[in-house]
Amino acid sequence: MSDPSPPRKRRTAGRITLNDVARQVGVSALTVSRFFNHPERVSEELRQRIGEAVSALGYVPNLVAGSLASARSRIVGMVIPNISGPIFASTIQGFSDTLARHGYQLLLASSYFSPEQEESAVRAFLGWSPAALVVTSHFHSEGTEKLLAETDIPVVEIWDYQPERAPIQVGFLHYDAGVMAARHLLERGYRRIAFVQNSAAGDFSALDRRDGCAATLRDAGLELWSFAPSAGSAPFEAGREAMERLMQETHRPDAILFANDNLAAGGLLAAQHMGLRIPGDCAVMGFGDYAFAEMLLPSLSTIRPPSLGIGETAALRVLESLGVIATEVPVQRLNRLECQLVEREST
Amino acid sequence: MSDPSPPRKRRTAGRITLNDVARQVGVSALTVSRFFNHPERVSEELRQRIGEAVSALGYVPNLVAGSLASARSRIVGMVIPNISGPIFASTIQGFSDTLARHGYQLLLASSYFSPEQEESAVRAFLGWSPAALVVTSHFHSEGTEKLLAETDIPVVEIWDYQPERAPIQVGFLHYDAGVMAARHLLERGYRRIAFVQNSAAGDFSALDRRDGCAATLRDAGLELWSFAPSAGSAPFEAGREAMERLMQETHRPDAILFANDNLAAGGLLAAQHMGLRIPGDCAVMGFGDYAFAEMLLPSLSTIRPPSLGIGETAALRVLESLGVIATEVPVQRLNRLECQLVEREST
DNA sequence: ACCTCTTATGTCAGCGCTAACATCACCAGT
DNA sequence: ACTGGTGATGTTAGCGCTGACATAAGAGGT
Repeated sequence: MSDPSPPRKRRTAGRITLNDVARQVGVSALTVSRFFNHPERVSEELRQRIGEAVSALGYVPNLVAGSLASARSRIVGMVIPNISGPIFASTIQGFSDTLARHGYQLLLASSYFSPEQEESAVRAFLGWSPAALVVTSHFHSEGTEKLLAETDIPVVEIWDYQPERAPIQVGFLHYDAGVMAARHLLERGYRRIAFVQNSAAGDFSALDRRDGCAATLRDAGLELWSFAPSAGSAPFEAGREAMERLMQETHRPDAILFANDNLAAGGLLAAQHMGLRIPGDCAVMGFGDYAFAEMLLPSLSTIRPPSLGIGETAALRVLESLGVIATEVPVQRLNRLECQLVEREST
Repeated sequence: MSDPSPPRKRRTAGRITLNDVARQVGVSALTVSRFFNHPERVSEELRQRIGEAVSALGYVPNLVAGSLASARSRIVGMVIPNISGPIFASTIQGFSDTLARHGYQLLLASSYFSPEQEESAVRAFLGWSPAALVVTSHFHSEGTEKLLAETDIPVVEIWDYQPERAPIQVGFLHYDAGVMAARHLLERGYRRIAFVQNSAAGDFSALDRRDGCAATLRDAGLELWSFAPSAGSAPFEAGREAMERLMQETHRPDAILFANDNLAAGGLLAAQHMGLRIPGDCAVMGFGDYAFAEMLLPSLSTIRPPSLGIGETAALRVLESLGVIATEVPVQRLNRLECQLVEREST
């Protein structure tokens, strides 16, 4: 024992550490740590000298070590059904940018609507002890629910607005979007209004929109004409088929509300082929305000969901929960955003 | 000193740790650690019992601690100009999904083409000692170059293919896209071909496409007619203007290659207003294969850049560099992907 | 001069995990 | 029995940083 075995091999990869900077300046490591995390607690003079040493040495703080020591990190995890696609991209963008502005990083994963993939992403994210977690409101697996319930970091659910659920909610009501569309069509004088949705796979949110639309018409003493084109054809084809079929009816509609812009685009094309004037012979409206909506001929009236706003609002609520930005306490738990009516030529 | 000061307050937040699991099973912490990282080195029986204890206790490994100890992490950072938008979204998607399949997480930031924002993102990412870093090929700040040069983790540059640059490259040549478009138009018999680009801000890659197109025409004894609509109007408007102006010329072109699909869409609409038949009176071609390209009337022939492929390939090269997946050594440094010709009605 | 209060900086111990090394049990070969 | 090899498991010492606490140095009041 008086013979100390040869010192273990250092594993460090020669990386520059806080201590290197501290030694260079002639202060303790903690002072340098404070330079980064609480600069106001370091005297002006030291701040100056430390700043110089940091850039001279090219020191990059090891956030992993910092997070371990402080049990906090500046990472926020987000699980979203998919990254590309017209729907969620700008939510991610808004979220990421708002976070970045406050020095937080985004850890991102896509679930493709699979509860299992979502759970594994949530589990992995939790391992990073993130500052907060954002999931897309949707059916969660039991495991996910449990993980989210047990953690004590802020959890935000986005996109669907479900006031009965526990965590912070940021979303909108598809029902409202239906109401908004119906009001617009009524205002323009249309009376025989049809709703077209793809009969294929369960787009439940489309049903909410239809209900909102139907209720509004009912209040005006009208009935919504609901139509679902035959098979699981692509949305574009389905829209075309719907337009053709509806226009052959004896009492054909004077306006069609499509469940989304893809369907509406198909409808528009079919109308062109048939030589119909839009909106003269029949008005057309969509939902989503996809990028192409304004490029169609005629340009498509539609409802724009608050995609970007959801991302930004979610980020704000997260930052407020963390105390990074001020808020009139407490953090607003329910955040119901509004869709936006985009009036173009097709109505 | 015989009087040990009262033990410091534990900071631990009652979270379940490796040790808790180990104690429960009656083994050492290291064995549990191996259970997660090298399961093959743990006996069948212990594996069983540890697995049970883990799920009974609801243990979630602390990846932060693991990363600090091993100086490795399963995070990969990606900095990209923007997240939404038609261009990069599917690159991110392909990258993220491929990584996720191997247990790696994506840390994402957008730079909006700003070298400063890029540098700050790279710096922050490096603090997480990520397994690898992906940046979008573009002008980097000096600081970024330095950071990337000094790190010893794999660095991948995507989108532009620049063989002269140091790190792993995954991208395509815009010049090739121009060649591809020109060949297609020649094949279809068009001879008076114009190239339309937005005179506004420097889209340098469009110039490369134009050059590729021009060179191909020259080889066929033809000259490319280059046209830039007046002012910094929106791409859509610019396309419209270009179409109107070009069609008033005496020897008007029989085909127009637009610098991107947005311009082309504007051109298509203008043609409709003018009562021109596309492609009969004039063929139209774009670049990008944005989502709306197939919804236009006529549907738009265009060139599809390998967005998804870039993301996936980048992820594969990263995983190979890390030794996660096998490769015929060494990792392929230059990866030149191909664009795809999408022939539709407009040509 | 003395005490208190505030501000700037330092000491020490650990955050939860894993690399390196050590140990132990067991088997085969001589 | 003795040696050496193999595979499973344990011991130790950090990884680089920050929290709690301690201390020093000055400011201000009496």
